[in-house]
Amino acid sequence: MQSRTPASRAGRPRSAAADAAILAATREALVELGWSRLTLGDVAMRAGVAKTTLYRRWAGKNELVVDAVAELFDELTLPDRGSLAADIEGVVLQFAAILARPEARSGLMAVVAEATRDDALRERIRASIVERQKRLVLAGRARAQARGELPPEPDTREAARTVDLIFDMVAGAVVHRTLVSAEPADEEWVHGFTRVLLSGLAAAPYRGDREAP
Amino acid sequence: MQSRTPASRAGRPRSAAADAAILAATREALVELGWSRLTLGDVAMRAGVAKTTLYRRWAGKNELVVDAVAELFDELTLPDRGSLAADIEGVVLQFAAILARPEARSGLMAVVAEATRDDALRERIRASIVERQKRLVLAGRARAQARGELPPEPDTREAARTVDLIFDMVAGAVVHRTLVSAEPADEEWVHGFTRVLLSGLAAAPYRGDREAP
Amino acid sequence: MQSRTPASRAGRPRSAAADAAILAATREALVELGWSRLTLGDVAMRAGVAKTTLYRRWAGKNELVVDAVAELFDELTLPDRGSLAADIEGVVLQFAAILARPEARSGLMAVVAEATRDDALRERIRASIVERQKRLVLAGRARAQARGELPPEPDTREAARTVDLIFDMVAGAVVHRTLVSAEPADEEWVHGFTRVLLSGLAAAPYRGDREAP
Amino acid sequence: MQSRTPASRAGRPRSAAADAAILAATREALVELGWSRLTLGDVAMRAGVAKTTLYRRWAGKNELVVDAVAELFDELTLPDRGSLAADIEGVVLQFAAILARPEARSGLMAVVAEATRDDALRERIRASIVERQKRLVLAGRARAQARGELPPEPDTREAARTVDLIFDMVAGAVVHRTLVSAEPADEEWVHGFTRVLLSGLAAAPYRGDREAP
DNA sequence: GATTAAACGAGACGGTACGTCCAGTCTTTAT
DNA sequence: ATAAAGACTGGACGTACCGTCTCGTTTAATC
Repeated sequence: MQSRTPASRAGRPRSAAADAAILAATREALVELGWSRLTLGDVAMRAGVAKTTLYRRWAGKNELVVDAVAELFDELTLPDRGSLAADIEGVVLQFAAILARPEARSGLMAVVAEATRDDALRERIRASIVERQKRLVLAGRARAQARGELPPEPDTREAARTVDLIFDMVAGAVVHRTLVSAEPADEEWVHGFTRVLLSGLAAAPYRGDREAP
Repeated sequence: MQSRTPASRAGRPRSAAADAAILAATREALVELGWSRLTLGDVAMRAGVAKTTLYRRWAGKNELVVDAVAELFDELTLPDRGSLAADIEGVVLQFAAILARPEARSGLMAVVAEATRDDALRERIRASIVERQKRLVLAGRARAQARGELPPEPDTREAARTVDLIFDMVAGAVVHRTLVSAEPADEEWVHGFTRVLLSGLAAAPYRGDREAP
Repeated sequence: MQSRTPASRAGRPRSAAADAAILAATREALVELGWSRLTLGDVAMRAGVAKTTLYRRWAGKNELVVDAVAELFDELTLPDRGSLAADIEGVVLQFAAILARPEARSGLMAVVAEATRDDALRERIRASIVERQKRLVLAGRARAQARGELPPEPDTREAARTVDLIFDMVAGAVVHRTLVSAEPADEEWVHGFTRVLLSGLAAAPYRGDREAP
Repeated sequence: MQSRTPASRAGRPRSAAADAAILAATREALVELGWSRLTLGDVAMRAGVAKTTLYRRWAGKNELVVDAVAELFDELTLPDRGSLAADIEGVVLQFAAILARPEARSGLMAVVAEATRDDALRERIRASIVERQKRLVLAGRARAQARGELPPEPDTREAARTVDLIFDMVAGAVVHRTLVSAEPADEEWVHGFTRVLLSGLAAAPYRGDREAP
């Protein structure tokens, strides 16, 4: 019943090791060359694989790099530092640390740029990076609720929008700080930023355009 | 005294019209083709200029696109809508409108991506886009002070950091919302975001790591 | 036994048809455009082949044209006209006819000019044109010996030098007549030239600097 | 008075020194770079002259190089070595010496190659090189007649054809020997060649197609 | 154990753009 | 009017990758 994976078709099966080797080679090439000088021929060579093998599994450079970068963000965890504010600071610092790595900097922005003209790519980024990491926001809220720092989920619709806003604000600010302004997102900055964010959310919970009297 | 422009040197002077034509052609090509399919040969043809002329004035695709995109942000103005919050909402909406245009989306993210591996390019972006547009934050603060909404500049050092933080938060959130999350930065969202931002700044003015008692 | 053709190496084999198409296209382009306006891009297009394919097989314009022109001279044959003098006249007329064709005129002189600065190219010309066509002189001598017109090879060393001298005199005179003086090497001229050459060789066989008493 | 050079027209007169400097620079560039890498911009720079000046006086690379090379052959003189055969050997050796110089090798063959597709250029070569140097053949014949080695001019028409034949045979053989066969035209070779040539002319004076009985 | 069919490595292929170079022209100021 | 300087259009250069293709060669599941 489990539908896909058609039992295993005849012929030689795809090498499982190749996928991992290719993604690792991609990140290595991103570190050394950056997005624009990275070539699929070079990645194939680093991975000890023929170019054909690579094209059999990914449609092109964009898709490959999304997958290679997405894996990086799976390292993120929500540390338990005792309070909502401290937990968030912890995650933001981890996020900043990943963005400080060249394979993430170079790759992430490049695929986002490509995605401005490619809906399928944008959806892939959203699914495998953005939506996937919203788990951290949800986990943070759940833990804060367990601690009694937040009330237990008032309105699902507003709550979802708040998660989105938090994610855009956190990811956006850190990315802009590190990549555009090119200043370090160090502890001092993260602390200040987190205070403003949480204070703002506490004082003015997101409510769309329905104005309070 | 001013002595610059060395009297007019020998030889045929550079065509002033060519620069404008090239930048306009670059934006046109960004709209139609996006960053990655944009070629300098194509831009030259659109501008009615030889490829050589283009290379004589810009070092490459990156530098050209930075200049072409930077001009877009000069359109931004600080509207007078009566209050700090309303003024900011107005600017953010304008900013979102620019980011909705394909020549900005495609070009801006791509050069930011390239800048992760090219210090000179990053500096060029900072100088001609980021620092240049901080004028809007400064103007907003000045007008709010004139209205009495804000006190008259407490501490220059902290004030500068606050400007940076505001810029990173505003630009970052809008960019992330529109380009990564791929949701519209419409009036509702801008209103909610601005409330959170201003409430946060009011409740917890940025002070770096020196903790309040 | 002789084991050459290394078993057939891995990868897609080179298209055999491409070589012939490229050489034919080169001659066609020589006819229409001449050496200096011939471009490799144009040749590739005429041959229905990518420029890359062309560069993969020839180092550049010079090498390509040498090969394209060399094939022309393989058309030469030694006709049997009954006597040494008549046989030679026949070959010289054929040679003049080839030099009257634009693909030969344009190409041959140009590569000779280039070869003045390129030893490898000169060697290539020598091997694939000059030495290759000395077969005609050798065949002519052999036939004349069979007829009893010439004695059977007196001294190998002098004989080789005589072949060289004959080749330089024949090829040089015809080329100079047709290309530099720009007069036709017609039957009358060829007849007169051949008489002088053969009379001279008969009267004063080449002996280097060892003077007869 | 003497018609051309209109007394001196208005404006700055052309620099007479420039022409000589340009031709010398052309030969210098031919030595260093050869024909194909020689550029007019480079020649202009070497001559300390603007590119415009160069184009004002020559139509292009071909015409310039013909003039630059033609001057080289004016160095040839007919030495008085006591006999026709010795005189001719002397001239041929001088000719071979000039062809051994890179500026002549490279330039001469290249313009001949170009001339195969350019009638005006061919005429220029004929006038300023070929016809101009036939003076040597004429002078040689005159001196031989004065010495009594040759009878005093039997038939003007045949005589002219003989001069042409001699020129084609001498120039052709030396050029082919040095540039195509790439062997030195040294004293030994020149001696052997001259003997064959003169013996042939003596035994079978050129008579076109009217056969002897 | 033999068959079979897909995956694999190698590398040639048609294309496209690159960034450079040069030809030849044009536009400026200086002589 | 000619000269020097240098920007201009136009076009070929030779290189580098792209993504596809065609080979001969594994390699596992199946028969």
